[in-house]
Amino acid sequence: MNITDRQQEIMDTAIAIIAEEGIQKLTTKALSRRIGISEPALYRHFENKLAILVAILEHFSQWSRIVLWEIVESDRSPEDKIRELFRRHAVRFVESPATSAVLFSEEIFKNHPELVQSMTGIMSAAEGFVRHILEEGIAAGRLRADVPLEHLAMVTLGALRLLVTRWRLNDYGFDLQAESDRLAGSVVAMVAVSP
Amino acid sequence: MNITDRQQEIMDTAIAIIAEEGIQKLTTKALSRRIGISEPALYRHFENKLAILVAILEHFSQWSRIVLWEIVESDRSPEDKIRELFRRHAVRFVESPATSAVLFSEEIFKNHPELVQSMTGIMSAAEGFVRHILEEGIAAGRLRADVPLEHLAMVTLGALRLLVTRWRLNDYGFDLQAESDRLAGSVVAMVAVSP
Amino acid sequence: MNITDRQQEIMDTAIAIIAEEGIQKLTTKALSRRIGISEPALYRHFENKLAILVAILEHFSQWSRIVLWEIVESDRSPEDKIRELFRRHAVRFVESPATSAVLFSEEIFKNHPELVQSMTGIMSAAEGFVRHILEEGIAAGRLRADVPLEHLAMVTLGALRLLVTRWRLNDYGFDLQAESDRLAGSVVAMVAVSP
Amino acid sequence: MNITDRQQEIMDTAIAIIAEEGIQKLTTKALSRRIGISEPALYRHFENKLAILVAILEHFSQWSRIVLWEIVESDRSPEDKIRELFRRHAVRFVESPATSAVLFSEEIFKNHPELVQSMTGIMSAAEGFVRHILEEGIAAGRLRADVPLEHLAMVTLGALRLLVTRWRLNDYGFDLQAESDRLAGSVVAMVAVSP
DNA sequence: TATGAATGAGGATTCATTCAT
DNA sequence: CATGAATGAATCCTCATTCAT
Repeated sequence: MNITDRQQEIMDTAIAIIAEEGIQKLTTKALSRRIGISEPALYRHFENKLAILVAILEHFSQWSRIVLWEIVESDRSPEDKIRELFRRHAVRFVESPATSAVLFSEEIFKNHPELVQSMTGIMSAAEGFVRHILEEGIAAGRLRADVPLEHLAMVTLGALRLLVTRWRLNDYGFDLQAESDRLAGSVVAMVAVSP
Repeated sequence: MNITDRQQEIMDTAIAIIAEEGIQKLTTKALSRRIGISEPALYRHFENKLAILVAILEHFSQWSRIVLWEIVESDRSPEDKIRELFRRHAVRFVESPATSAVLFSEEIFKNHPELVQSMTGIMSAAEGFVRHILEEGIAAGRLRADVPLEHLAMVTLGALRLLVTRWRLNDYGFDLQAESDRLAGSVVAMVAVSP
Repeated sequence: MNITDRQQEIMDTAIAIIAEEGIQKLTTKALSRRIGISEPALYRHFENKLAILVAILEHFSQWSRIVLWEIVESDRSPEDKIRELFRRHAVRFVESPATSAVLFSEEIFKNHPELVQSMTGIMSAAEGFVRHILEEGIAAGRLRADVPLEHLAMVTLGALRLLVTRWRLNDYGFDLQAESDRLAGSVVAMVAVSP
Repeated sequence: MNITDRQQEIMDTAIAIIAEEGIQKLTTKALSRRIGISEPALYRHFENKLAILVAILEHFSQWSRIVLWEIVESDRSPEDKIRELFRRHAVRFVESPATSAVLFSEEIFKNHPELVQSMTGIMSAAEGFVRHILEEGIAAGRLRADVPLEHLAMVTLGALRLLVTRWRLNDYGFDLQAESDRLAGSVVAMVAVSP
């Protein structure tokens, strides 16, 4: 499953289109025109338009797993791990804003089972890692135990998602990095045991 | 801006299609066929396909304002108001699952400024009401003041959104009502001052 | 299943194209252009390109059944019925040469089960009627009994088909009517008991 | 016109595809994939896709000429020669069912004059040989003279063609060999002078 | 108030073929 | 002898919308 240069270019361009104009504008014509090749040429590199999206999701999925794993495995405190979770995602989204468009727009994929599956996979992986961090924190007595673990996770991820969604609807118009750091602080405060 | 019966029927059917098959399947053909009228007939009642969506959003916007206003104005405690916020939304979404599809899929409207505006209006209205409730709670010394108001709001709304999103991706497959109540409890715990 | 004027026009034009240029040239573009309408217009009248072909086959199927029934029911001698079978088909093919292109080119439909079914239906109906005629003739002692009924039918239909096929490959370049009459005479001679 | 191994492989594979999926599925892509080479590679061995079909027809043409010549030259009785004609063809078609698909689907080639010519050549060669056999039989007083020679030929070949066509539409689902033998018997009976 | 007929623009995809390597 | 990359032309089909009736 190695990705050729052309494939990467196609994926990047697709991501760019999604970021700038939304998924609805991601047509084979727009895609090929922007790359500077013919439409049929796309089919030399991907079987389908769907396959392009799947590859993109797969790509992010890998990134996600790696990053989350690094965070989990680091010897930070649980609180720091949560802050790092926010930070790394913010960095990524700022670098490639489209990623957020793809990742947080599940609805769009509804018609395509393959995509839904990919999406769900990514989401539950993230959830799993976050739970892991939180569990650790609870065990260490640093995070609150009066609230079900799953709710801690939902609050954490929900806040992150909402922030990113607003940033996107805002046309990437504010400093996600900074806002993310601030929000992370608050989330940690709310998730931690009271001092 | 009175809505005729036919208009209501069109909106309801549109909502149904969105709920069952996703926004991408909301075509004039599908819509008219399901109602049992011809495609051009739709244009007797709405100027545009867009106008239908705007009307739907407007419709929800009104509901939203009314409900939130009732909650804010009630003489419940701030904590109860938050719980009520979750409850009323859950009730609504269970009654009309499509609403959630429309409300939480902002990405889809990206191409249509009118829709984005409608959406943003609804979102900031909700945010405003929630802030109001939280402010009140902070003033009363019942909600925590160590975290910026806006972050309290983001955590609250973010959690609610994430729950509903999962419910939707899950094909409405779990008891949103019950889960929502449980989550509300946890959110309240995290948002309130420690006992 | 009443056929509108437009539908008939589409069918006729499709038949014409098939006759003149072969089935491979029957594209939605060619069809619409020749009628003088847009491609999408076709889809107002038929769900599919396939549906057009099915309608054509169905149309012929009806004609076939009626004609064959008339022949079978008439009070001609079995020999005359066979001659009439040849004659009526020749008349029809001369009137609408395309019919023969459609009817005797089964291979073309191979990919589409619906069409194969239609075709097979027509073929076996014809076979049935012919057998009926032959049976009658055998019972009356006028047709030979030393050869299995099915073989009499195959020889009869096979000869007719081959004649028409040649006429078609010959670009309709000889007098099918006359040749058909002559061939019918010979077939009758071979199928009848020797004098 | 020597055929290389690769060319033979390409022809065989083309024949296989035609047999299994019909001529319409014979695409350069399908062909190359099935052989395990790239599409352009085909063009090293044949100038055209058309050239492949021409070669196939040519190939069969040679076989046809040889076989028919052998039959004509043998010292069988005319009746036996007809039976042998059926038998040899049946053997060949059973060995390579695609041959029948190619041979009896003239319609498909309509657009390509080269192919039509090949086809017509084959057909008239066959017709010629058959006439030769029949003539011989008539001269010997064993075959009927009350019917024009050409009609004897048409009945003979028409019956054979129809049998094979049915076998093909039937997805090669019955024992062509046996049926062919039976049919040959009947045809001989009808073509011979009455005892 | 409704519709039957039509359409321009665009959708994803397939095809046989070419060319530089 | 082979291929990876590319393509122009074409394929069937869908969409939101319009217009005369």
